Amino acid sequence: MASRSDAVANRDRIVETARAELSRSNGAIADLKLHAVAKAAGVGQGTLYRHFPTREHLLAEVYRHELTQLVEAVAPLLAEHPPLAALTAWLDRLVGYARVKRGVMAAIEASAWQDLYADQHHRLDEALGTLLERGQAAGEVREGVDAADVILLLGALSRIPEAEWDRRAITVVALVVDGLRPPAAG
Amino acid sequence: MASRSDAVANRDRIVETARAELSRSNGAIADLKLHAVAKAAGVGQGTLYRHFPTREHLLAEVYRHELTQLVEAVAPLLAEHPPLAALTAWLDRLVGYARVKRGVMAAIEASAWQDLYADQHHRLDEALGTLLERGQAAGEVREGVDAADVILLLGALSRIPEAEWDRRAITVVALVVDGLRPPAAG
DNA sequence: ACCTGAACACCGTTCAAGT
DNA sequence: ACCTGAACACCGTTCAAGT
Repeated sequence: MASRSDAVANRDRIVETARAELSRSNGAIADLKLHAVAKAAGVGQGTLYRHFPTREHLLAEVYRHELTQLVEAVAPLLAEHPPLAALTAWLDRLVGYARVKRGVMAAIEASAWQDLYADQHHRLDEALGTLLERGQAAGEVREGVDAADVILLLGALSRIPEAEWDRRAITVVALVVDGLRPPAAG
Repeated sequence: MASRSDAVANRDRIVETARAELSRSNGAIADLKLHAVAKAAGVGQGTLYRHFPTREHLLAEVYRHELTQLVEAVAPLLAEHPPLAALTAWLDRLVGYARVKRGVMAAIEASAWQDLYADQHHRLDEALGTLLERGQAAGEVREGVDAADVILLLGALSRIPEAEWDRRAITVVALVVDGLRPPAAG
């Protein structure tokens, strides 16, 4: 038992250290050195690697709370708004998160095309998928678009330079939302 | 003179080797090893580095022709079509290129936010910018969008998994084009 | 079972020595 | 001037040895 609680503590310490390291560098994903995380967390590299086989696994864990909150925000928004309005509200929330923690976008992107972190990502995919399906059923969203398409486009957010974030994030979201509307029948 | 022509030959050989290497790995940017390129090109690493200070510089050179063709395609399209139709045609062309050489998208993305390769990229930025401005003047494109916004969104193309390219590239382009239309005044 | 940390592999980058 | 290629730095990954 002692060893198991050690393992849990190590894991937590690693995640916490990574979070701290990321916020020091303002969430620049590529700047997270696994060597440095292991050292700062006071564990061997092997331990870090055992808990998180890839940097993405670690990132997914670091941003797990944020992602969960985003996923859980979908249902209430859908209950209160028409689908596309709910999507807009949800994206505003995402942009708000991402302004403070740019890494959230990287976590979303990273998890988007990997089956690894299936739990987290499938839930995001499902939540976004539900939004889109409701929108399609209501005729507010064009056919033939799925959550993966939207995640691909939202990846644009993670490549906006810091200094231009406020200006461009709004534009990107507006373009995506309006792009999702059914094309005019003309 | 002899040494200068050697330098030119070396440079060409490097670019040619990189192009070959990239097409072997189907344009997977990250798989391009500079060490390997130098070796295969028969030059020292220092020579490669002297000609191309970063991997992006090398990529920009490898895809220079393609980018030039894309840039030069804009004016004729604008002469023949209304702005948004011209943009659509241009994007179709881009997608056609990218299907064969996925690296073109990477080159566009890479050059998008760096001043380094100013010549190539500024021209792309300008060409796209002209398209958008014409569209805005004609009331076909919403205000407040610039070429950088569009390039950011088109980055989605470079992250489409090979197997899904045909399906998703069309969707992405359609979403971007329709997103660019002026929002309904309601 | 879990951990440590030296060691390996890889790759971008530099630079002293050559021509 | 330009080139070579050994060497360095960095970092992800592995693994023998420890507890």
